[in-house]
Amino acid sequence: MIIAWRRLLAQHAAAWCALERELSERHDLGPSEFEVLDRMVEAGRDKYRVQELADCVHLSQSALSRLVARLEKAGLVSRDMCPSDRRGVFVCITSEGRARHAAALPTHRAVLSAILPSA
Amino acid sequence: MIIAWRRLLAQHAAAWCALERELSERHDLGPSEFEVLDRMVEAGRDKYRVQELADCVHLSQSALSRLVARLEKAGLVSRDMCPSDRRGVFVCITSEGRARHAAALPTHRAVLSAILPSA
DNA sequence: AGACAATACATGCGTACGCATCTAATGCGC
DNA sequence: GCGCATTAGATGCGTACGCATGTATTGTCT
Repeated sequence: MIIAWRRLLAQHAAAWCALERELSERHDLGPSEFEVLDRMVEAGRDKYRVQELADCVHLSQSALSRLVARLEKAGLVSRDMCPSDRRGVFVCITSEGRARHAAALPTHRAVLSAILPSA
Repeated sequence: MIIAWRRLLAQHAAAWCALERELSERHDLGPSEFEVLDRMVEAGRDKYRVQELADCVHLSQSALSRLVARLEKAGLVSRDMCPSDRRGVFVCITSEGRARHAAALPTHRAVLSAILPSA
């Protein structure tokens, strides 16, 4: 059981570090940034609440708030007013965000398939 | 394959956060601190080089240097001169370190078995 | 309507990280 | 022995994190 945990730690560390290196060097994206874009593209929807994204990338609400701020500064998402609830924010992926994601996707998948046990 | 990666991320996040909460609240230890002590106790040896520990907990050399400094300040390990190579340091677990590890071990294992798939 | 808890997100603060660099000691070629 | 690359570990610096809190808005209870 500890064996399984250590294997999980090792796989996580190896894959995460490799993703960090490759994605950041080749596409100027961190693994979490990519993961957020990936989720948004995958789901097809175009509006997300901050907390919703936080859940699926396993980060705190505050971390997601800043992550979205970084993505916005990079022009990959926009933060739009939510008319029905003015406390909230809609996070929308931009076309530039889609393009960056599309460019990074092969790198992401390649790193994973190279490092994770293919079984 | 992405499925496997996401499951790995989810398990890692859940277990890591739970360990962080339980170990820190009940034993004043972080997951990495515990992992270092665990490795030292497990191997039976009493002298370790910093880099050696860095490898097995998947942290950078600088992170391990600081981690060892924290453990030393807490009295759980000692940094001893290495007579044959005066650049190096031997990291040695103290009896207090062994005691703290022994106290925390059940918590650590319990958290893991509660969260990781028992399969 | 008015007061008060609850929600959605932003932000101050402290901490741990990695990278690059520094210092000290070692080994290696000549 | 003398210089120079190499190695072990420490440290400055910038970044991202979580927790606690702040701010604005919404819902609820009376």
